[in-house]
Amino acid sequence: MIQRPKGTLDVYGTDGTIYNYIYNSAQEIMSGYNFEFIKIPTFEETSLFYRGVGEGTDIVNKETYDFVDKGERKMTLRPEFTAGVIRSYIENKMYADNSVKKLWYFGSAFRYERPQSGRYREFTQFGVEVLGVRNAFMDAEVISLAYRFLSGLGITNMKVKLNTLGDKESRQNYRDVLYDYLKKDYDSLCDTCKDRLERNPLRILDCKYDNERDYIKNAPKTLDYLNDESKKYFDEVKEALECLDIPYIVDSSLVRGLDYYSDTVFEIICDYEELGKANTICAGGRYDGLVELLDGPKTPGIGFAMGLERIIIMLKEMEAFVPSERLHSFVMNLDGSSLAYQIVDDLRSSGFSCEIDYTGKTMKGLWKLVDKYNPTYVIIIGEDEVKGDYVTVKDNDTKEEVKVKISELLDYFNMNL
RNA sequence: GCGGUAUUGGUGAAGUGAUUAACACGCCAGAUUGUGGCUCUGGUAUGCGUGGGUUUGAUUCCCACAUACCGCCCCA
Repeated sequence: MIQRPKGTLDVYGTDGTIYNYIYNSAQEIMSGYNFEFIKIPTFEETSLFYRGVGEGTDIVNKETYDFVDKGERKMTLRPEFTAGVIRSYIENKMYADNSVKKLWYFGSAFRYERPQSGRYREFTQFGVEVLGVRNAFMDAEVISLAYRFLSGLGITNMKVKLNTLGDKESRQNYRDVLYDYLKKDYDSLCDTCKDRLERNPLRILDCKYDNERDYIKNAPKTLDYLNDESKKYFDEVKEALECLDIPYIVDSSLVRGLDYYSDTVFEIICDYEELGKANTICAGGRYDGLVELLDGPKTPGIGFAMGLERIIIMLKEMEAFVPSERLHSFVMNLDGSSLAYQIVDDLRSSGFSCEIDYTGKTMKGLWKLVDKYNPTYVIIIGEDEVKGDYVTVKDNDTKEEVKVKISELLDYFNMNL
């Protein structure tokens, strides 16, 4: 038997309902915030991700799905969306009118990882990118958008972690200081951190072993090495968040794994047992150098991405209420006449959701289907009805039955909306 | 990529080196008639992830592979 590829998911049943609910909610909130939808290719030239995401990151070093196409082009299944969206922004000259571009996306991303719950090789991301503005209120708005969206879905136990990496100058400055500081204590670092020192010293602050040691706890903090501009900006972002009433905690160990971030970075985590260590459901930040890095004009940007699968796991565990439309009617076809199918077709064409049995169930089986679908109405069509040119409409809540002429059925339902 | 645990029907699962693989839910049929959700009765895995091996005999023991899950790494 052929199984699905490792780390992929069949989403159906309750999961499918929740998936759709999240997607619909995303569409709704994005139009409220006046974002434009963008759909980009599932795969791009490999070099885009090397340059965009960063040569030193694990994502491009060992987690990409690469292939060479028949034209011998090196391609990569997108491991995230930001690089592709920025490529599209530049390629389509969306910067031309000097306006602020607010884009949102939704779709699969791919990473060649060892799967676990909440961690898949193909997973779904919903995210936004805002290009062309560097303003603390925009940073706050992007964070609040993510926060409001998640709480709108019914998620409650969230924490917003916030940090700043500073601008390019502050960042480089800090990195050098930190490197020197850690280098002095190189021998007592854990093995992984020894590797990390050269590649990405910031991550050492995040290490759960070394993290516990005073030497690391006392390491220089990003905040102490910000230049005045970056410091001021961070203060403004915090102020703006307070203004929008978004609770947050500053976490100086928060560093993101992608190279392009600068200044504001944030994560929304959710403590839920089922998520285990994969409890980051949303992450993002500012990337003022990225457009330039990808050969576009100097343009500031900020965005976030969230993982649908993790949200689904949570909503399912929380047994959160996922609204769904109630089935309008179930047509009970007792004599097998084609009339029943015509009526179903008429109802559907008029916008009434409708179901009928095709498997020749017995009376009891049909009523069991009614229980399962729980429609508002049951429409009974039997011998007597066909002869008399009427149907019996049973209100499934009050159990009252009325006879309705077939020609008047649609009017009957329209009047009872 | 490294280390560990697991894999029995549609689902949750019990179980044993050897006659019919427990139980529960679900599903199907019947009691039940053109009116269901309750109850009762019966049916429902020629099969225990896949491929090998040990054995008189393997779902059970051994090996390999696959997948899921947990930890590391990393991340949404």
